[in-house]
Amino acid sequence: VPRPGRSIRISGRRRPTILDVARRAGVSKSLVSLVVRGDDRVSDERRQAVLDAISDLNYRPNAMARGLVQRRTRIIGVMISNFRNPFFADVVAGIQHQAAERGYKALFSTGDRQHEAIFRFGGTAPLVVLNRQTTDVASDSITNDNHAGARMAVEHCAALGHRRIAHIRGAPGAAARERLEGYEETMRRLGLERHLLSVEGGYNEAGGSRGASELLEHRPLPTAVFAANDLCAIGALNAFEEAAMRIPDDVSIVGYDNTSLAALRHVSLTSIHQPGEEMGRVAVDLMFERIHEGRTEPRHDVITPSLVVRSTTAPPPSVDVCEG
Amino acid sequence: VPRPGRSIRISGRRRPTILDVARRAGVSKSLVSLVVRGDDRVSDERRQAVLDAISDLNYRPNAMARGLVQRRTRIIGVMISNFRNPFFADVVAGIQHQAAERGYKALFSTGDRQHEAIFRFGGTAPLVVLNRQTTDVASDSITNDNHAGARMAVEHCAALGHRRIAHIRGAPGAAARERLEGYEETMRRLGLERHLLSVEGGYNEAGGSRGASELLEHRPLPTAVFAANDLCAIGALNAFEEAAMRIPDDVSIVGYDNTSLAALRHVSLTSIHQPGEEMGRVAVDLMFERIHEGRTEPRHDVITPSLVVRSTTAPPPSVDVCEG
DNA sequence: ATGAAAGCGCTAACAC
DNA sequence: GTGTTAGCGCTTTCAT
Repeated sequence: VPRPGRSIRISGRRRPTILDVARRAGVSKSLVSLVVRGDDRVSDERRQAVLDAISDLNYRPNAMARGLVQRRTRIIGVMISNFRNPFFADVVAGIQHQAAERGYKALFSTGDRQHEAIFRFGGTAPLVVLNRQTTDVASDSITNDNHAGARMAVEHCAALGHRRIAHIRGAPGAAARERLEGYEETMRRLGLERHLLSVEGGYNEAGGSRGASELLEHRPLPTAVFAANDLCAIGALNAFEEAAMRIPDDVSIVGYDNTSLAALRHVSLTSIHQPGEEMGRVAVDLMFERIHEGRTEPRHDVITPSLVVRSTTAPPPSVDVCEG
Repeated sequence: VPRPGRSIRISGRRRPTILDVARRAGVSKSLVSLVVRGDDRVSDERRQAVLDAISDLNYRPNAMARGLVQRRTRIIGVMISNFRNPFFADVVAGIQHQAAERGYKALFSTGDRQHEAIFRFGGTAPLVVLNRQTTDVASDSITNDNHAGARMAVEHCAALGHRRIAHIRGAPGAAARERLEGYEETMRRLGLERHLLSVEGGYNEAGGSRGASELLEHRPLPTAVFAANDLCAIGALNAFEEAAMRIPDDVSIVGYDNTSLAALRHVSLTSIHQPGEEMGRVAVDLMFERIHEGRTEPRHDVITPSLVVRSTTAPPPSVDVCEG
């Protein structure tokens, strides 16, 4: 860790303080403070003098000093586990928008092993956890209903006439478990328990590819595949195409998350939409309930996903429709 | 804007300060400060007492108070124009990694109309601008060499035997202009000036689609297309496929940025790699030169991109090779 | 090895 | 309307 000089001066002189402004305008610090904060009980004359001094000196209030005395920064800190996941781009947009709406700023951070630290953080400031299992009583959470999403995927395929609907599982974790459970429950409820077939996969392209390869060795072949997420679905799609199977003529594929990937016309993947923006907005709302409305009991909101039908799902090959 | 209570208390009591710790440990504030900062001139006995008090009270130093007195936060602020662009995910990773390496944290922010504010910011703290034209003498910049990237794209196609190499332009701006210039210069240098053909497009899928549609009306058809970026290339790819043209048999396509999209096997797009991670790392390095090494004269680094060949480029249809 | 005290830049309570 | 003053929580001389 480098040891810098005591203060960082770019232009050679220190940043002007409220006192510099006050002196130049010939008024007191308090008056400058009032003007800066837009208080109207200042004479026009003095206000103008202060404004001039501010622009002359290029004065900008020190956010740390202000935060220190106000004990409030109007900043929401956000820890993003993976900026590469386009789902989080939506969440970021939702948080950013809703925070701005309420006069707050959002600051985003990322880091590998800092996640446990976050949980210990609960109790110090309002904490909302998104799409992670939380039992921490000091935090709120907002998750998507993976059971419901899986159900929608399976029901969509079944409604098209599919019976041999397989599932490529996500990497071990709560989400993968719930999606698997949703898949299995729905298959049973629809009387398709003898067609239950799930294989290992993962939340990435390679995992989907591997899962599809495994499915390709199964006889009879499934006619529809519910993949762990969009990337997994795209990996599966590729593997099927390399095996000379046509999508959706020979096999239908459903993804999960409905990321921007799925919406690409070249991909045009039917997917379960997880409303990232909405989840981000709700997360901010949950914070505000604690900050401004005095809520103290935890809330664990569950958002219902929705089905977006595109071009990777269609009725099964005709021989399969009648088969039973 | 809501008006909260004066301080935010989650657990009902205020956050412990260094004074609370000092009292509980029976020492002075200074000693607590020394322990917290890992200074070794503290007796083991007292150190342990302080450590115990800290963990009993769950004390965490107030970053604002510390920043105020030290005039230094060890935080790098990063403004990202668009989190949806996967290129920036790479930049974020690079910045995050290099900052952490040097004992700093990176905080990311996004916002629509805040960009001008950023430029006025120069002079207050070290400012590095990434992939934007800057003449601001108070800031450093790091850009990728768009001329070189375009040259690589065209040369790659030409080496495969293409002559009718067209270009779909990006949205108006410095990058689009430079890529266009690079395209035109290289075509001329290769003696292909009579095959110069560029059409309007944009940095998104729809723009690429539109550009490709326009190219499809041109006779003779181009056999290779250099697109403004990956998304644009994918839009073009889709439009060509819908016009029953095969990629790369009938037409080759080169993208720009080499985002994760291009690497999807289902897409497998030949692209110009812009090293986002490296650019992020270098950006941090540039800041540190100003912070810790006293550099004051501006630096404007240019990174050379590279060609990544995948499956969307191949020699032109045989009839075209001989044509001249 | 430890403590007292000044002060970072700002806001807000209070006095006038 | 305006100025004075007392901190916010911390680091950092400077004594001891």
